[in-house]
Amino acid sequence: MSPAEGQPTPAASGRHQPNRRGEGNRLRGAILAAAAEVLDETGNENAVTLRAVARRAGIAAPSIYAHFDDRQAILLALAEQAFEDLAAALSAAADPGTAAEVQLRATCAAYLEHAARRPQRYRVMFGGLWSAADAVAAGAVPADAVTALGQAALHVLTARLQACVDAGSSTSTDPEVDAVALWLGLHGLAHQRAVSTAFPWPPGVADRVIGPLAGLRADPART
Amino acid sequence: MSPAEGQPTPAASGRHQPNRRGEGNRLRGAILAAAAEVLDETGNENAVTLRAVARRAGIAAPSIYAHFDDRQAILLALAEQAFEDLAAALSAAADPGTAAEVQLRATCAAYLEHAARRPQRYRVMFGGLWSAADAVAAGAVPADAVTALGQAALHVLTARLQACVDAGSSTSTDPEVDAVALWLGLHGLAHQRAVSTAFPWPPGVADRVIGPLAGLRADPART
DNA sequence: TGTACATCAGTGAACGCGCGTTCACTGATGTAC
DNA sequence: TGTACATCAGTGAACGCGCGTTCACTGATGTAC
Repeated sequence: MSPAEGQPTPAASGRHQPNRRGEGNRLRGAILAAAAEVLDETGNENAVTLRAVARRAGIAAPSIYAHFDDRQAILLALAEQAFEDLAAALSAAADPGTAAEVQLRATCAAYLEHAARRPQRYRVMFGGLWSAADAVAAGAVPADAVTALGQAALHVLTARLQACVDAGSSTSTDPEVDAVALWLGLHGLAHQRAVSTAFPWPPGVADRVIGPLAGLRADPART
Repeated sequence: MSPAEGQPTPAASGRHQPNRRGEGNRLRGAILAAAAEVLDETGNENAVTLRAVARRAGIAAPSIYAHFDDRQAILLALAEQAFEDLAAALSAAADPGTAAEVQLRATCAAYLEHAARRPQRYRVMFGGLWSAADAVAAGAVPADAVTALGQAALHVLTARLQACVDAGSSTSTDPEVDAVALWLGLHGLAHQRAVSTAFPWPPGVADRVIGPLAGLRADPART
């Protein structure tokens, strides 16, 4: 690699400092972080190339192969991490001391906030391109694994909705299905906001989605 | 609908048969149709390359430049057409002789069916990649135009929801905003179905999304 | 203690590929005189 | 009427580029004896 070729090489000049023996896995995390940065900045999963990631991480492109089988594996790992982050954010969203409805609303707010904070990553993680037909057909991405990714987040939503039903603050007669419906509404809102920032979103539209789908009787946040 | 009803000229017969004088624009439709085919088959907007489209249309790649400025223009035209198709499908969906609620439900069903019939095109049209940051920044895709694309479809939905309110079959207090909420729910469902076919969709989840968001009192389709 | 060697972490050059795009062109068709 | 010419619709070859991936390698670090 030419160290100073006029390119915006972010890493230190010269050769990459190798990790200590036994710490080679640290580079895996650095690669993933670099890939996330490239994605967030470009908003384009096609820009997440092996070479772009390597440039960002300050390493040589072939070094990636020690940690990922191929390019597809990076995208998949990125999506997996994003789903884990989402599930963790939802789990941590609600204050256990508060009413069930408050907890559910906090969970929904956390979902939307999570997506809004990293719109490009959200778009890709649910965009389906990394799990497109050819990838699944090639066996690179097992279809079941893809489906399983979102289940943890959905379970949090289901549990909080069930709690609302138990507390009598939701009229849902089938929390299992209604949690899916609620999730779909959240997804539609989060995804569309990530895609089309120019759309004149009516204020309070989130409440107009969440309230009805969750079967909440009234909306304390709306006057 | 597609401008060119006939199949694109197959490449088997050798050189592409030129259109007659003054009918050069017919190739534009053929190019668009070819691009749509490539997209539907691969499920990957990256596969819609100038060369792939040209191969499919049975023409030489440079011939495209007579009809489109560049690759981005093809993607944009594809999305525009998809949005027009959607709006047309929604407009034509309802039987004017039926009750407002029946018309609204038919419109929602048409939306979901439209997306289900061409999942890849739906994914791309709302996927946001063709309108990603770099494309808008480069001036190739004006952000306002992108936003405007979906307005026609939304207006159909708004009108039908308003009719339900007028007829007393919807409890919506703000049809303008609730139409957006309903649209977001439809989009979440349609998009997620296009992306993750393996997800075990609960039966009737569509009604669980549509009914509450539209403020419909009961669901005649659910027993 | 020194030293030979295995292992680890990562590199640089090179490959073949498909891509978007430019260029000068070809052949058919219509039109002016 | 014939003929010269303009226009149209589209082509084939070539360009430079970034890409994913392979390959043989380098230098540092740990380990056995």
